Amino acid sequence: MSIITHLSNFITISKLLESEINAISKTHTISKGTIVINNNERCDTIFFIKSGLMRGYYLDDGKEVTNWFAKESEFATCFYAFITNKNSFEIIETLEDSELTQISSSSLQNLYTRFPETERIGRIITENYYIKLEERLLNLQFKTAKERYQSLIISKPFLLQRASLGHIASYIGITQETLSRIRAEK
Amino acid sequence: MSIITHLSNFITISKLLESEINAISKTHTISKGTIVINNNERCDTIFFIKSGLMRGYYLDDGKEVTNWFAKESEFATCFYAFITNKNSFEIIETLEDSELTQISSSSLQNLYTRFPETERIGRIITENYYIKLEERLLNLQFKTAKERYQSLIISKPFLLQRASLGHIASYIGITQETLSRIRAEK
DNA sequence: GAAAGTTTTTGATAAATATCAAAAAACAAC
DNA sequence: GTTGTTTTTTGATATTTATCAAAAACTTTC
Repeated sequence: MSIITHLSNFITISKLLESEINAISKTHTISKGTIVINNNERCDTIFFIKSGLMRGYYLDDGKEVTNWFAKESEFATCFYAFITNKNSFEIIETLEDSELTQISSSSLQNLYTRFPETERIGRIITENYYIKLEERLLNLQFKTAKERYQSLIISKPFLLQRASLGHIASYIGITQETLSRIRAEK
Repeated sequence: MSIITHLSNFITISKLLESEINAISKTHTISKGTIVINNNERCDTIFFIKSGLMRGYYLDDGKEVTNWFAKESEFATCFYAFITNKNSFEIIETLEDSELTQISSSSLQNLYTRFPETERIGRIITENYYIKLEERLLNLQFKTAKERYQSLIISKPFLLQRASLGHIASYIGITQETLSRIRAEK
């Protein structure tokens, strides 16, 4: 799905706004396993995933901890860095061949100012991401390894086919050995 | 701090907007221990805390799990319910005598439409809350009980004086016995 | 300031999960 | 299709944290 089609879910996109968005965005095809943002690097780009799958992870004592997955029709960036203008604490990579539409932070700020109706899109999208993050946090706070996994199956079933066991395990805050044993039960 | 002063941090508030915000908000003094939103109740109000301390918690197997604390100059509501128009999964209470400025969801939606510049405030505030939530999640994902507590001391030191051990323990996802033992070390 | 209620601490034990190591399986590249 | 690489599984053990129970320390109320 194109970014214009996606944004049309939130407000009516005028022809003028559409051409402006097309002018400030670029779409690239990126092959699986490419790191698009590295740790401690400036992260002033937001990616709209036209097709494909990505993840953000960080290193904790040398071990990769997956912080998020994003699939087609979702946005991906180090939100922390993008919003605060600090360096990325995450490494962002494609897990499948992907088509990514990218917009720079400065272009987006310009867009907000020149097309104030886009502020609403920004607000609503941020609200939706907030809700999802909160749901995820509730699943970490006092749940057992098994409950976390069952909850993931419901909220992100596509990951079972598309992400590796190790990536999934660290996403739900458990080791891959534990997840393997959970899967082996019955 | 009044809500007008607080919002001035994000955009310039015109006299007209100021009087509009004052017209749609009401400020009440609420005594400590009052439940302002109950579990499974409609939550179409957002509270700006002029002074005081609040928390949101839910019941898991009969046990209270604190989901958030909010102090003076912060907003409090069941964001999930407020944004999605569903019922609150949280119980929201004052932990100290508090002055609360409240605005209804419908008034806020009106404000967004009639004063489009307020969309920006909504977006930026939501972004900031998102960042804080993400930081919190990172502290739950793979940290030990002790690390979580040390991290809390840095991010919310005021809680040590103002919230009980049990409330703090469930907020960081551990039992109060474990937190008591952590405090006793050294 | 005594009684009742609440919160915090302490102890003993159980349960869940991590860690380390190695084998097995799956996948990729030539 | 054989070789090398990565991912997943399995086993043995250690560690962390929860659970249950009771005592101690604080608070609140009359």
